Amino acid sequence: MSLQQKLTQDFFTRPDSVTIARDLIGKHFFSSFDGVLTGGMIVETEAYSGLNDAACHAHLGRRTKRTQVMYEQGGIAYVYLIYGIHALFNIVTNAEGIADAVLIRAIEPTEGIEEMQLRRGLTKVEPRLTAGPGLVTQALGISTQHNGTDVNGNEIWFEDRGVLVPEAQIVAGPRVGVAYAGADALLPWRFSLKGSRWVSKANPKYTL
DNA sequence: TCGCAGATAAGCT
DNA sequence: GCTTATCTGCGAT
Repeated sequence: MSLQQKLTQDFFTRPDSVTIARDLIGKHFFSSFDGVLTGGMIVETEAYSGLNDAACHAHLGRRTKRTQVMYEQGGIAYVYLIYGIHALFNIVTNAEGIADAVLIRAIEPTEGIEEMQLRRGLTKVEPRLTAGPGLVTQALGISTQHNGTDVNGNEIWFEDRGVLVPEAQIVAGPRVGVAYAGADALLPWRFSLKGSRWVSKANPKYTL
């Protein structure tokens, strides 16, 4: 039982989104809609911070309808659309009023693989199933309508299944697609599980 | 199977 | 228009 510990809000209200992003590697991420459970182990994340991070949508207290939910207390889903096509899932962190978040970029599928294949339109189990932030949301059936969802609820949640990831197994590097952020784009705030085939293969053109 | 490169993608503001 | 990506095919392994 203690092997399937659901992560509670205090995990996400901690002040350092970079630490949380690293801690999430090896944790599990699930969704359940209409009784269909889908998800897997997190192998890639990125940290964003509202205060000192030009790559963040809510940099320097920018407050728009889109970024509003980032200012909520940790433990809330921030889902937004990128390139008009892909929904990306972030988990809001830190205290209310501080716009920090962690982006879930890739997972290793463990539950509901057939359903995820169906949603992705794939017949084989391959990295294209969940290796990429827009792919994870599609496989788990998450869309922008889930923006603001509480991850302590029973639709979207995280679990600690007792997987211990040694520090040496975690790779830190620059984030993807944030070249516009200048020097902040170089911050090693992207974390991934070393050697996992489920880590996204981002186009180097966007990794800077 | 994996990595690269170029082409392509569409809803929100 | 803009955008914190994905798809597809190709060649190397």
